This record gives sequence, structure tokens and C-alpha cells, in this order.
Amino acid sequence: MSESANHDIYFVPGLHRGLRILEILGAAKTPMSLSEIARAMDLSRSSAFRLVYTLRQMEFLKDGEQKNTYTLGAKVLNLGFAYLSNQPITKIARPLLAQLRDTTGVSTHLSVLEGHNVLYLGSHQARTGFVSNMVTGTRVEAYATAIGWCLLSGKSEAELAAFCKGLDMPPITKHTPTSFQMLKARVDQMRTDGFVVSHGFREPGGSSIAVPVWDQAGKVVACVNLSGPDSGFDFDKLKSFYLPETKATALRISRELGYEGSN
Amino acid sequence: MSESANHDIYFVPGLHRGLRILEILGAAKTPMSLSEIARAMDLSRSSAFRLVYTLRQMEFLKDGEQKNTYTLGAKVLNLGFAYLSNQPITKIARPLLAQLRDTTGVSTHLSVLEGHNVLYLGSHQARTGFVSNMVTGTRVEAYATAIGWCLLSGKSEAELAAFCKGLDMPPITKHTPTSFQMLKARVDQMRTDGFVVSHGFREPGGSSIAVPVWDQAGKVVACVNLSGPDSGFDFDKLKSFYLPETKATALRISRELGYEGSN
DNA sequence: TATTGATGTTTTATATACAAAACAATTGGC
DNA sequence: GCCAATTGTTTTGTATATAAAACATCAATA
Repeated sequence: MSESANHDIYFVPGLHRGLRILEILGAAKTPMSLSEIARAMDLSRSSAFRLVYTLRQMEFLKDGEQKNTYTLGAKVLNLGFAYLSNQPITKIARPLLAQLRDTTGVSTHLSVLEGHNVLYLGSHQARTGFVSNMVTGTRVEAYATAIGWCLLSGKSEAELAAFCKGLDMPPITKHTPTSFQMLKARVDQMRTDGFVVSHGFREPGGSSIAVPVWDQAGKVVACVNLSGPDSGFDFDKLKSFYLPETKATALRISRELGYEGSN
Repeated sequence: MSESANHDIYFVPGLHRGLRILEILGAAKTPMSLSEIARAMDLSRSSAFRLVYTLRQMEFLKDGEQKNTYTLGAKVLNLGFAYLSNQPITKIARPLLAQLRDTTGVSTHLSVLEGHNVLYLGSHQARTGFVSNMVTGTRVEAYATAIGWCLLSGKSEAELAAFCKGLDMPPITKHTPTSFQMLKARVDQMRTDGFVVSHGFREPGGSSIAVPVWDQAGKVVACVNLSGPDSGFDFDKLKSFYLPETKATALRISRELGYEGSN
């Protein structure tokens, strides 16, 4: 009774079990054999055989290094990227981020909050330089980054407390907040300013601007981020040019999402 | 008769069709309705209903913005990342890349070639600085980047020609090779040098070192990459310190893969 | 080398997933 | 506001996917 009142009339068991195999193999640190899969799924070997056969034929599974073992195939990666590029906000933001990149000359990024992580949905690279640190599809801990504070500014104090509950916050740099109180201070600061700027004189090696994006309900749903190395990031121009441009882009995206505030 | 001699004895049709729905929705630029899915799959609506029902319940599909439409769900993203972190080379390289990051103080990355793209498998960020341009899971055009040339150095001339066949190569920067001949020159250069270095005086804003990783068969299977902004990248130290360290790390990874050459 | 246990594969009787058809609920055109 | 067409949902007889059991193959141990 506990786990599965699954036995809905409309469940197609073949699909259900096949997907569970993918999940199990995703969670497994190492390739699994047919029998291991069958055991993990509490399934007859003959059924597991047919499922694996199908998954393999469709390239959702591929052979592991050891004989008779299987791991996730490349198709699951394709799906993952399709997921990212199908996010509605990605489509809306893409041309605007490209435009921001072109007018500023530095790299621009769009990210959202997913669980405790910042999830990068897409980016447009500075056209100069070979160093192409693209970020799409990446996850990083939200509590530790300027972009994370920006995204967390949409949460109430209670929500933020819940967010910190059970989260351990090791210090990545000496500026990393390591407690709820410290994180709250960062987020509050961001909320009053309306942006986060970190510049090279404080953090050697790079500069970054993060500005929130709001939806029609006034909720923070994403973050526009502009970043580059100090050498391409003139401090004088930062506040007079880069920041207003970034804010304008974020607002434009917000408008397209139906935001009607004046931030 | 044309498309599917699919009718293997061991094919489980529910799973087959469910996965095809995921692929179709991944390729679709916009969410689809039940009927659209049924039509695209040449399937009865009642069957499509049951498949979608199952996928939705398992969170491989989620509701689109419009009513009665569906898109890929977050689960497919989880699988995508599981795929990346399960790649054997990722596991071997991870601690060594972290170590390289710690001794050099700048960001390190591991990437492989997938089709025409450079696929980033993992990275370790410089501990200083808020600018966290992580790259895991990203794809970029191989022909246009130093890392790409590094990875392509494993190919023979014929393979490289095949690689270029039908690939259009727009110039991203003025240094971008735009023909097979130009690309071949870059790759040959890389092969004789054993690495690619691009430094800020040529490419404003950032510096980068790329070194290949070999497997036991002597094939180039991956690329170790070290990159950072000029300000953190001392030119003098580049050749005397960063480059040898990077090469040592790449060789160490190669050794763990069974490489026995002396490069 | 013989023996045991485990795993991968094939067969097949039967439980069940499936598609047609009926139904319900929307939508769009006049 | 009606009709027609399209879509989402439910039912149900039947074609078929399934799991047990048999078979084949391999690995380890004595």
C-alpha cells in the first residue's frame, strides 16, 4: 500500500519500468548488469532483458566497459539539452541577451533557480577572445554566488529560512556567506540595490553584474548576468554603461513576461 | 516495410513509443497537445493518452503554458547530468583537475568531442573571484576553438576532411579558420606543439591552455584545459609553470586510461 | 575436470495492454 | 446560439506483451 497506488488504469507498465531503469542507471555510480537491474527493479530477468534490449536499440542505453553491463546512452543528453532550450524564458531572452552581448562586448548569461542550485539556461559569449567559458546547462550552488543571491531575492524570509534548512554552506571564498543570517544580509542588500556587482578590485580576476527578471506576478524568475575579465571591464564604464544596459535588458525580458512594475 | 523492421520479438512497444514521444517533444520548438502527439506518432489518441499520462506522472513530461499541452519535464535534465557524471573519464579526471586547479589557482576543464561540438564534461573553478563561468554540459562548435583543435588532432587528414564535409564555418573572430585547409593548419600546428596556448596579447581578455589526453590505444580522447583572465594569468609563468603543470595533469589522466606513450 | 551457481537468452500459456468505438467537453465558424 | 469539427476521456473485446520455466553459457571451486 505504501509506495504504489500506481496501478492506475492508464499506466503503461513497459514505459514506466523502462524509465525507472534509466533513473536507476543514472543514480548508479557504475554500469550495471542485466541481473543487477532486474534485482534493483524487483523484476524477472526475462522482462528486464526485453526492456534493456529496447533501451539499447534506441540508444538510451549503451554498453559499459565491462562485458554485459549498461550505462546511460547519449540520447538522454540530447533530451537534457532539448529541455533547456525549450524553456519558454530561454526563447524570449535569447535575442535580447545576444543584443546585450553585442552592445557591451562581453559575455551575457541567463539563469534560474532550481532547488539549491543556479541553473544556467543559456549564454552568449564575448566575440573577442578564444576563451569560451560557456555555461549552458551548468549547475552551481546558489548560496555562494552573486547570481544566486540575485535569484534568492525573490524569496520571503520564511522561504529563505526553509531554503537554508539542512543546507550546509562551506566557505568557497572569504566572502561566502556561511549561515542563514549572512545569506539573508546578502540577499537583502541585493533587494535594496536591485542588482549585484562584483568587481576585480575586490575579487581578483573578473567582474560580474547580476540583475533579476520578474514575471507578470512580480516574482523573481530568472537572472540576467553580464561577466568578463577585468581587462575587458572598465570600472568607469561599469556604473555608467554596463549596469544600465544590463538593467534595461532584464526589464525588457520582464516586460515580455508580462511584468508591469517599474523596477 | 520502409522504416521499421522494428518488430523484433523483444521490443516492448510501450517503452519504444514513450521514448519517441520524448524525442518528438524535444525536437519540437513548442509544447504539443495530445492530438498533435498522436498524429506525429501515427497513433490512436487513446494510446497516446495513456503514454502521456504515464510520462507526466513520472515527471518526464510537464504541462506547457497553454492548457492541454506538454513539454519535457525536469527528469530528463537529471538524466542528462547523470550521463555526464557517469562518463568514466570524468571520474578518473575529476580529482586530478581539482588538484591542477589548486596548484595553479585558475579554472580547469575537461572536454571531449561529440559530433561537431566540444562537449564539456566537467570543470573546477578558480577559488578566487565570484565570476563562476562553469561549463559542464555545454557544447560549442569545435572548429572555432582552441580546445576543438586540440580534440581534432586525434583525427587523420581523411577523418578531418569528413568532419568538415557539409559543415559551414562562419568566422567567429578574425582568427577563426573558415575552411578545411585553414582548420587543418591549426590542427597540424597543435599536433607538432603538443598543446595550444592563446594569450591575452593576441586575444584580449583571457588566456587558455589546451592539452590532449590519450587512451591506451594512443588516441586523443579528451582535452584538459586551463583558462583564466589575463590578470590572473602571468605570461612569464605561463610557459614555465602553467603549461608544464597542465601537460603533467593530462599525462597523468592518460596514464590512468592506460596510455603508455611518452608525450 | 566435474559440479554448482549464477547469468544471459528463448520459448510459450495466459494475464493484460491496446485501439476502436462511444462518450464528453471544447472550440470555431456562420 | 447553433452546428460541426476537433479534442480529451472512458469503456471493452481481442490481439499481444509478459513472466515462468526451460535452456544455454559461463565462472568459480573443489
